[in-house]
Amino acid sequence: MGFHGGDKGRPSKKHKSSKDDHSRGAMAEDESAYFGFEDFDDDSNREGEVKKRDFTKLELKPDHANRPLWACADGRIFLETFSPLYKQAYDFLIAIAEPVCRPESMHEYNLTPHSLYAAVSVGLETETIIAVLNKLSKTKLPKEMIDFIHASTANYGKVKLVLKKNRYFIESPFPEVLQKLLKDEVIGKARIFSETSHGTDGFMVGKGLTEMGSNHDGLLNEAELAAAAEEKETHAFEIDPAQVENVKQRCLPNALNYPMLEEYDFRNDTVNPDLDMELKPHAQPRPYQEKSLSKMFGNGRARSGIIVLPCGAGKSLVGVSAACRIKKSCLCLATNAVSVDQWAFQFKLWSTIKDEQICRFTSDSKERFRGNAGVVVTTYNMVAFGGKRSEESEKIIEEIRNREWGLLLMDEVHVVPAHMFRKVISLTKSHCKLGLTATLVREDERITDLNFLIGPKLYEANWLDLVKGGFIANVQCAEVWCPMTKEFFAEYLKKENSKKKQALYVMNPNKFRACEFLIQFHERERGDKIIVFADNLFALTEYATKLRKPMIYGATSHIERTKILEAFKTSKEVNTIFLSKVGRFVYFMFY
DNA sequence: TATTAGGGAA
DNA sequence: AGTCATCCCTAATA
Repeated sequence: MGFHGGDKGRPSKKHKSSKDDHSRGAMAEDESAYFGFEDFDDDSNREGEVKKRDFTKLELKPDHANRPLWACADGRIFLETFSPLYKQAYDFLIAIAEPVCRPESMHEYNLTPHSLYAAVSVGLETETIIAVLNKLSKTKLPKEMIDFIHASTANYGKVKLVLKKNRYFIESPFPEVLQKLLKDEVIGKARIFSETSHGTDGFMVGKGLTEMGSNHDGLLNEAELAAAAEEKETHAFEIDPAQVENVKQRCLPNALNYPMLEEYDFRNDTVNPDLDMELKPHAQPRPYQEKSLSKMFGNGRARSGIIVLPCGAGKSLVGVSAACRIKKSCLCLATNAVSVDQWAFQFKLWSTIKDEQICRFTSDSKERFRGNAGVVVTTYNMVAFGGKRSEESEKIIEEIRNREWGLLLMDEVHVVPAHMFRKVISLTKSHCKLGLTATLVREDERITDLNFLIGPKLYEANWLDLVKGGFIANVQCAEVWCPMTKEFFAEYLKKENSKKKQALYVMNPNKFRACEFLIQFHERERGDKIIVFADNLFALTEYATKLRKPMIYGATSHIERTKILEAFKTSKEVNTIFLSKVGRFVYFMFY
């Protein structure tokens, strides 16, 4: 019965050589530790690392006390959270670097190729990144860091994939880059020659939109504004919609290295019908929700990407707000039926959408929507399902596949298998994809897949800041180690018991007594409500029955669940419940 | 019409 | 490899 909480950041394992696709993701992140020196052999690598951890050469600026950052040659950045510049510095760092660890006084961040890609994709330019870093840093920026930023961002943000009037265009301010891309066989073949306006090099020429979000103050936003100040001429060519996935692939860092930004120019989309839907007046986004949205809509178009907010911070308001700004049909995907109900409820709660314009589509709730635009809430499973379908589903799924969705809203993006995304994304046509999640730490460590399948991380809130701001509850985490009893430990050590090990340690009598004590203490001394989680069913059943407490696990029926939860919420008699993994899906009951 | 059980899938 | 939880479907009840 463990509890993993807090903001631990990513595991920092270092795989040296792995061939399969999975660990490429892990590699990409680990690269940051080597700071782009991955080709060195082990020895020189270690040397390099030692050299970069030698900070004696860092030059302190005379007014260093007023600046909040330490920027190290190995790509690590430390932020003093007690600085008066903390807020601005945080906003900036979260845009350009990966948070590694964020305890109270000092944060650690890492510059990675990917974090810089994300930075560029929300509108920051290379020189701005360097200038602002330099402004905030106590020391002169190490040359290695400047070089790394240049190298990582050189190609990023130069090419965009834009869907206009249902046609896909590859767009860039640099015609020579487009020429380069077209030399690639896949991209060259994917090109569609259109009869309309040609420039000298056969590209279509237009003006790029550079409208910025409004409510801005502080450092980052100065930077953002500077970055977007000039309006650029853009060049473009059209590609075959069926080849979009392949073209995107060719542009990734492991191939041509011109990763494409995906943006939806929804205001100029006259082909897809508008959906009449506004936020209700009582829907007041909090500052961090507003901030996530400004990252998404910062240049007047809708960017695809991922927004990270802790549980209970109000992800759904962000999702509904995004849908309300785009005002086109929206396909909302959740992991299970309960969540589908929740989302439908949230849409009705926060927006002015009419009942007949929103429908749920699950195994036992198949609502059909009338009219030409609407919101459909369904499960990943439903869309990706490969087996035999009921007649009713067949029809609805056909509609979903044929429609052009303005927004693909993907909930709990971190728990859905990567291949599931591939399936969903290739089966549905959407102009913009927004992924919502509470954490980017995935069990399969395939987070980089998400980055390229959905888009870069647009915003990540700091859990502790939200606690301080009173937006989410404070949490204390304590670990209680329970020594095994002699008898159990003796059995535990026996070779022939290797398969019973888990059973032995979860049933350790000392642990049971500790659990019993904690429950009693919190019930009697403090009058708390208590949830006990266990991921071992045998232990869960055993503990719950022995302590005479209700429990909920997979086999507990829907009715039974609500009954128990209702009692837990309202009755003075029921103060403790035992939950298996299902607990993850019932937390919403407590709001 | 609502609920439940059981099978297959991922 | 094994555990746990979910989804969808169908069929059988009440």
